[in-house]
Amino acid sequence: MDIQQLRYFTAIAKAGSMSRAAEILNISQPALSKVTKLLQEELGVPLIRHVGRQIILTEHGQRLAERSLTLIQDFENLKGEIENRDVSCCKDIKIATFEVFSTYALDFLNHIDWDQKTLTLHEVLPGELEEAVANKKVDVGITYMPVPHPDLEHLKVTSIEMGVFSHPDAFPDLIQNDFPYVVPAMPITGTPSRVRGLDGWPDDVFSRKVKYRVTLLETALELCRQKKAAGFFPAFIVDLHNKNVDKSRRLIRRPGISGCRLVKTDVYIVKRKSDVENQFIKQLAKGIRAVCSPKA
Amino acid sequence: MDIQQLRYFTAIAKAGSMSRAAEILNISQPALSKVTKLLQEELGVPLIRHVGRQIILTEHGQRLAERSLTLIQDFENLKGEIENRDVSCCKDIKIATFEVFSTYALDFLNHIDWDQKTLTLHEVLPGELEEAVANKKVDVGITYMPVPHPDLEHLKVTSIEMGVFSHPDAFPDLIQNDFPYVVPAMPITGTPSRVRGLDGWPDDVFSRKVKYRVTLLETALELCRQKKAAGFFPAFIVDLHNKNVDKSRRLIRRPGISGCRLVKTDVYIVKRKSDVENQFIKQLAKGIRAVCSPKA
DNA sequence: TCATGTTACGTACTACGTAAAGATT
DNA sequence: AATCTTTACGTAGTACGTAACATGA
Repeated sequence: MDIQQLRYFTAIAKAGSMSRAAEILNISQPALSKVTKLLQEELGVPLIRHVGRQIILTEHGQRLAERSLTLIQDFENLKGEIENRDVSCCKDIKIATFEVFSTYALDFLNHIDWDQKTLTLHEVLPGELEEAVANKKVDVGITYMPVPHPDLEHLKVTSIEMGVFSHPDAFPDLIQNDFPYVVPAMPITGTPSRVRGLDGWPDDVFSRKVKYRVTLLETALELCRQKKAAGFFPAFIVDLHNKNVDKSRRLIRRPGISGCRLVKTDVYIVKRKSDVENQFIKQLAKGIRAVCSPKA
Repeated sequence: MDIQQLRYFTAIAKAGSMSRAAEILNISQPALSKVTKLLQEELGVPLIRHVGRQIILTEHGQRLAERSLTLIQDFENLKGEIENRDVSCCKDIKIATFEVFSTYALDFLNHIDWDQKTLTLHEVLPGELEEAVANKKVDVGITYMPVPHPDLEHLKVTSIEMGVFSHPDAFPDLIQNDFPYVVPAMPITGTPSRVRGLDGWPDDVFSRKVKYRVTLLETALELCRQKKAAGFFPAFIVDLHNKNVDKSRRLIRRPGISGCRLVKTDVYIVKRKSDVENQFIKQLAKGIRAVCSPKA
């Protein structure tokens, strides 16, 4: 038995249903069910009873829920009392990200304890990101295109799957490398039509035709929705995007050629070497993992 | 932060030293050190300070230790209040084991919460063990020589390493299969000198000479100590044995031949199918793993 | 050099996920 | 059929182990 189990159980007691509680707790229903079962086994006492498809608390369950409530309160109070509340922690947290980790992916913020903190978010480009962290303009960065820097370290957080996406009806006759691509508009280092992509496309291995260069991810997606272009995006971004738009505007992955079907890229948190890896960074990492992995 | 971490930290506060606290808590010092570091990171506050090779609590540390104490008390009280205290749980726990899991290996009892319980331990032979569990003469059995039974299930707990052991000076000229073996005295199914061993020796593969048959493990060990015999024992038993006896009487593993050098055998908890796998069984399993694995 | 604490790294357990199968209205 | 829960099983994160290293008496 630990505090977590008590938290879960009181959530069930409050919600009056496992599925609702699981929803509130942001975990899956089976997980919650299992934890509850374990708790009952450990205590050796039934806590909930099933009546039809309702659940009701037994006498023991009611007593546990009641008493847990105050215990959890005490626990949180103690934590709050000791926890560092000085400037360095109550400050305004400043994060620099790729636009990719903004907009659709903002859910990672929900995994962070914002109590006493405020947020500033800067959407920037790869090079700028490292610079901003090094210059202390921001506290941390999130990127999948790391640029090495002597004062910084890149903590690998997870890896994401990249893919070529377009509207299903677009370019039925073309192969992947001949799609008219939309890419991030910026540091162009190649020819006008063959660029080293800022989106992580392996240009050193496969060349592609670039037709559009845009600043905003949303613009790129819109071009794809209009069947004007294809893009090289993280798969989880397109998944999130597809959940937001009308069925007719959803994008699909285009099967690649030349073994380029599935590309995995690492995602990093960028921090100054002089900063310790604190609780906030851990929460941030957890949040990023949760958003990037196709689980929920 | 969870209750466990608070328990660990108060232990440090009470003991005044990490190593002593680790000893009391039955965990390794590095583990405790790490947990403490994590706790400080999470809270963002130093809790202990190193002064020479002493540690002293900071102001925060003192407050946390004090407050934790009552919180832990409350937690335990709540647990105790809900926990099942009726006959079925306050009863006398009856366990049947091989002698192997008795005597030297009794440490597994320390992993069980004996609060409100008493223990009866029966040292029995393989067949008897299953019978005793099935007849409800005992609650569970521990064995590495399972005998299938329709009403019972064998839960695999861990695996142990078996080996041939003798006094280092004994039988320098003989190879393993020609040692005069001491084996458990009982259900003999082979010839007088070639038996199907009750100790798990793979007689179907390798024959051996049996010179002594004894009832008690301790007697077998004594014969080995006197250089009169060799035995096929679980390695962890011999390790524990060697810690208890004088240097001159310690046994060593004899290198085997014919690929029989390292034999692993599974250890099982035997329970009735009709019984649920409760907290007690989990603790028991944990204890057995702790004793059998050469870790501490 | 011993006592004490930390870092590095391996392993095994556990938490939680998805998928699929009961149960109840 | 739709809703709610449990079972089965896979994976990733964490807890704790040992070994090796650092440091003060």
